[in-house]
Amino acid sequence: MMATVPVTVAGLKKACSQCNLLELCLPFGMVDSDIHRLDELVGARRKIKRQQPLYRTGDPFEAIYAIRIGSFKTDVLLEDGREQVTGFQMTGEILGLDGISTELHSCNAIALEDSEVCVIPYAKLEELARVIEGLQHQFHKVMSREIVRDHGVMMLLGSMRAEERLAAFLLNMSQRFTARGFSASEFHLRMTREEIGSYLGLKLETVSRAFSRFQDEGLVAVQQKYIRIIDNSRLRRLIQHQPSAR
Amino acid sequence: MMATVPVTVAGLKKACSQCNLLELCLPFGMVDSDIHRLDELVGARRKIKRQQPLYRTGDPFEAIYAIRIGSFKTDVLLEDGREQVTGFQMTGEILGLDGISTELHSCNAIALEDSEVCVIPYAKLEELARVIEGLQHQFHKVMSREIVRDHGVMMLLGSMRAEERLAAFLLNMSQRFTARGFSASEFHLRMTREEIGSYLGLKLETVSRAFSRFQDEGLVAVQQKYIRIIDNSRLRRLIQHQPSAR
DNA sequence: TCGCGCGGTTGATCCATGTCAACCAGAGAG
DNA sequence: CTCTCTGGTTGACATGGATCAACCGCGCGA
Repeated sequence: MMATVPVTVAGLKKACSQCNLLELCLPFGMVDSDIHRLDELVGARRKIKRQQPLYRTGDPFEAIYAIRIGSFKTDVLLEDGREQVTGFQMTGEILGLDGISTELHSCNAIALEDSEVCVIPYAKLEELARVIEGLQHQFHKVMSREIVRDHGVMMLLGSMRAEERLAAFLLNMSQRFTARGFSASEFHLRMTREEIGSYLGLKLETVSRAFSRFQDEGLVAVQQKYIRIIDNSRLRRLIQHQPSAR
Repeated sequence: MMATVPVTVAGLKKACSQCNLLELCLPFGMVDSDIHRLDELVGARRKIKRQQPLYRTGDPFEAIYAIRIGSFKTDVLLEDGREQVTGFQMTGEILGLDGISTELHSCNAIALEDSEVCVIPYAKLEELARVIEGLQHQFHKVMSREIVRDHGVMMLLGSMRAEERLAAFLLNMSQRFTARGFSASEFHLRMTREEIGSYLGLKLETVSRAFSRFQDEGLVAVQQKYIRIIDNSRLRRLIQHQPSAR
């Protein structure tokens, strides 16, 4: 369970300098003395209940958010109701970067479970980034990483088959859980089959069937949202080995 | 033809302040006095022949690039040879942002025609962005816009049908040509059907057939790479009106 | 304890797009 | 001017994933 993350709740005023998510988050790579200066930047916290939006398409942009506790999805809606999930975010990851370009948010950010974020007022961030080189650089890296991640998703959606997409998704989740000190091989997904499907450009039935096939083949053990990865390397091979080659 | 773009070739030392792409490019929104300070930033020009790479996956990252003349595609390759085109870039647009996150480029940037870019050394850009607020802000906007654009592509790839994707692609091209002072309704595409297909997650035959159907229905006139948009609004409706509504 | 509802699974069938193949047209080389 | 090559179009057929439908089971509230 995510609740077992050892979050330091004491010393709420010292935001970043006391936070154990430091090396996953914005202050990564900054020197200690600079990190202390962030404590003034990261003012408020905000709790978001499961299924509630942190922000919505069209909301005025004034801050970005670092996830302290919980997880989110971001999605884009078409007028006719179609939804595209554009990402799932975990602790330490940054939300809201989409808003910088037009000063309006261009997607919805919805909590997948009861969550808490650090509010980082954007004007203040730009100000501080002008004097703290390490912050400037790390912020640019975070944005760039998002762009690179998006390219990976395009690869998924544009060039991979259903099972490859799901395999890539599971490996990605595993890797991110690992980075947060959780098991690489077993974890609870916080999103539904439908949300996974939307993210991967598939229908929920297809996602469900792919899970079942993976289970039949001994690649993973699936029990609803609880996943255990049994054969990591075979999953990995699945992604690159275009089976319908030629 | 793109060659008819009225590029000011005189005064090559004054890079940005003399450039007519200004309002499409990095200096947008900056005050005149600041724009002059960019002229020192944007040092070298680089010419890239058609089909040649500006940079490749794995190349060390040290600069970003603003397109002065011509156009590019960016793509990601999978080990088994599958290619995903992640974007097409036109004059004034910025290339290379993918490299910031790991200091290594994570995609290939290939010229679609003989092109020329302004080389913007990244270290120098960060330095200047710390003193020129307008530059900092505009740079962030450029990155954010790229993220938003990527979300749009995910929507395309994950939730739209072949004809919707092509319609969205054409409208997007039209809009970008317009922003550059070209006709909104007729233009030459610089990329092949295969590249369009890769971008849209379709095979070239499917792209070709969709073009033919659009032509039959009087939406566009197609002659190889030469496109004339006849019924803009019907194209637009095509995107939102999920025909297989349910 | 029971009943309800949501999320998940599975089966049968359909269809949009992929695959394979033939052919065509324009551009560049000799 | 013809040959060749690359990119584009079109047709016939195959198939992966969507659609539609039934059913299952866990968690929750009464």
